[in-house]
Amino acid sequence: MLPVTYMMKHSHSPHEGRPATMEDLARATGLSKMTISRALNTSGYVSEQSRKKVIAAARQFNYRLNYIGRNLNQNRTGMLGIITPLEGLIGTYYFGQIVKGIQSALIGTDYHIAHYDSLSADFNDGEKCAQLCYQKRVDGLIVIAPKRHDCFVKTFAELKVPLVVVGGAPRDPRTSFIDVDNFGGASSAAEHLIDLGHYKIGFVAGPKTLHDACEREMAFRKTLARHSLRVNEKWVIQGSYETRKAFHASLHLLSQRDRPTAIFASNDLMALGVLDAARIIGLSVPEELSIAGFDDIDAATNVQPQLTTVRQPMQRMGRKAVEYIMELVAKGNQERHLIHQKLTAQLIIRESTAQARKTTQTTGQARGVDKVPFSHFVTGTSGL
Amino acid sequence: MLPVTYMMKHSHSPHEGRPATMEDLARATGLSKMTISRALNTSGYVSEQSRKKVIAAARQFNYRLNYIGRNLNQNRTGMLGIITPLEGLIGTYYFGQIVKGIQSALIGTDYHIAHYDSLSADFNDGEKCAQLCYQKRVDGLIVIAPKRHDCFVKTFAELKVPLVVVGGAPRDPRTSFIDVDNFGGASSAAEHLIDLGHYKIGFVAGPKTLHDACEREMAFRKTLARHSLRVNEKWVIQGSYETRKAFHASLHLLSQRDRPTAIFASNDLMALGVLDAARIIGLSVPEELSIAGFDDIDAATNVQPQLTTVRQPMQRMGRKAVEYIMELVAKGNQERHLIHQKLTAQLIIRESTAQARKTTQTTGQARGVDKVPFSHFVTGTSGL
DNA sequence: CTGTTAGCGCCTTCAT
DNA sequence: ATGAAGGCGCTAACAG
Repeated sequence: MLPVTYMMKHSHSPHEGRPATMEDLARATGLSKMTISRALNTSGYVSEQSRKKVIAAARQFNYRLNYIGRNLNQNRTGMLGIITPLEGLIGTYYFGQIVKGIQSALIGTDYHIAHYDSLSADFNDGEKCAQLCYQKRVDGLIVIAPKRHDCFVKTFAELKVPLVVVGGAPRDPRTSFIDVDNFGGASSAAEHLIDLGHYKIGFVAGPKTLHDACEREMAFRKTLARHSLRVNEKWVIQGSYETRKAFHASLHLLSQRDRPTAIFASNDLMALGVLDAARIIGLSVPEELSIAGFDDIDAATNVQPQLTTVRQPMQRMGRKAVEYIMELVAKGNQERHLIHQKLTAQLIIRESTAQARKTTQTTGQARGVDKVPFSHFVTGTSGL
Repeated sequence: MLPVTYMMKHSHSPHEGRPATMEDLARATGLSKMTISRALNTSGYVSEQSRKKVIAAARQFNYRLNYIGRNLNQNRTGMLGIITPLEGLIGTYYFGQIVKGIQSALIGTDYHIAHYDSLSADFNDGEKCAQLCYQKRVDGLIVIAPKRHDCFVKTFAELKVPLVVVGGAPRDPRTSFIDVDNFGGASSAAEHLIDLGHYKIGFVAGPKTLHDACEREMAFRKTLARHSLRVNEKWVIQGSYETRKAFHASLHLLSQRDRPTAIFASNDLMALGVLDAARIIGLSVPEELSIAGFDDIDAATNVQPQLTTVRQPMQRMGRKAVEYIMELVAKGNQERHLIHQKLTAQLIIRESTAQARKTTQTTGQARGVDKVPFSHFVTGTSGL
């Protein structure tokens, strides 16, 4: 009786339960492993006859390429690490679109995505994340909109791993980043409102903790200043990038006697809140109130009136990040060429902004809800 | 002059730029690769002296374990595949919490998460996903709330890969799943409202395309029927699991002459919309309108009044899924023991539901907004 | 066009 | 307590 090992090594069909290897195919076809490899990868020269035999055997044994073997040979993992706050990924259009861009750029490559939570204790600083590369769990890293740059990105500068930050550009120039030009985008929105003749302009700010929110606010303020317009702090709402809070705050703001004729919300979700509030109050948009947002989320074109907003090229950021990382990985990360990109955000003018009315006098009595026919907003749900 | 290969194999320090291997450490310490391995993995016997030498050399050469090598040896990938609609993941508390549960269960294991989009053409059916296992890109798969069971989960039954569906339990019993008992949870909420003396109960439905939304609606209807209560179809709002649409529809519903005294929304986001609408209309909650939700999202305890709701053990589902998959993987997936779990959803009674008033007459004039002091809702923003 | 050799980095097995 | 041999599955490099 032959020993089991002999059986396993020399039987013509793979042992039941064990997936077939190239070696199995080699034995079955009487060819060598190399010919099998070449045939399956369509690389190098293989006779048509051999190729057919290999294909047939592969089908018969239900062969699948084992990537662990290939990866060891090629010293790569085929994994691209995405590092993002889980609580952020989940819940915002922004992160979703960036990831979507990354995914789309990965189609056709044999790269897959590994996901890590920057809020977890295991991945909350650069050193820990770099381990993923050192230990060959991933080939490169894309950090999406890190919240804390200090303990996170700073250390990356020294770690020599293929890495790029997307969104929330770090201050440290020794790290590559791809971001959107929040300042420019917000400026163009403010500029647009001013061009329309508005000079009483309100603002809905995003979370102070987020860099892009700050940039947008800064842009708003500077643009008004450049046009010698004063920012009325009573018209600046502190929002949180979400609809409800902006809605309630707007109710308050818009019911004031002295209210703005235009509002720039630093993201679309909040702009929707302003829009809802205006509808409740009975202010027609854009006739009595112009509203501009930021992001160009799906809902922006699904409301009535459609939202004037600033489009961020989120997916493009994701794609560019992949291209950059792939390039670094391909070059073995030898040339440490950094990139610092700020993609332009484009103003999209739709229906929610209009010329300021000459007649709009702030001295006019602010309309309370009681002046509005109830049907006005109850029936106005078509735009949802 | 010695050939380069000799240099590389026999120099005492690893070639510059190439990460150190155990072989490097072996040469540097004069020990064998095995001793290095044992020392670094604290497995088997190693003398204290040797261990120290190894540790020192590892530190000196900045050695990191190469997982590709280990994985090939152990025929595993250390990757757990998570398959979810990207557009879904992104955007809902639900997906986020499940993933969070998965993440937490993975801490301490050396498993990482690979993420795949079930909406992508590459992973939109069972066969394609199973390839990930066959090709050894992942060791197991967790499918989160697949939208389409037909082309997706059905095929899984035959594919013999470690797989479990979390949320959106498939009809096919040959697939393992872990889900929450939507029917039971929704029933208890409806029961609760009935117990409080309500008999005019409205409902905000979720998307018809989602299984859990259907289950909750079914439970609502059956529970009312069991108590011989008629469901007034005018009080059933077709929502989409999001706040705004529910808000606007509720404005309409609650301003009717004949309106319900209680509303059960099939998720919390929509319950918030109902709450906002009630506030606008001027109905006090819970005195004039009881509201119950489903999910127990963070906001449920951050509004005024706090929301009565049904808590889904989302994180626990994620954790259980991991435990199950790990077990399968550990056993080499030999015993194909299926699990079909429905975790109970717990009713959490808070402030948004109360005893039905005897005096609440539906014949009473529905209050229009014009009857409400404006300050009523403008100042009522504290609960946000 | 095909095969042989060798090695990726690790760990299991068996020997010492 | 340590080492030697060998193999996981694949492919580059070189021979034929």
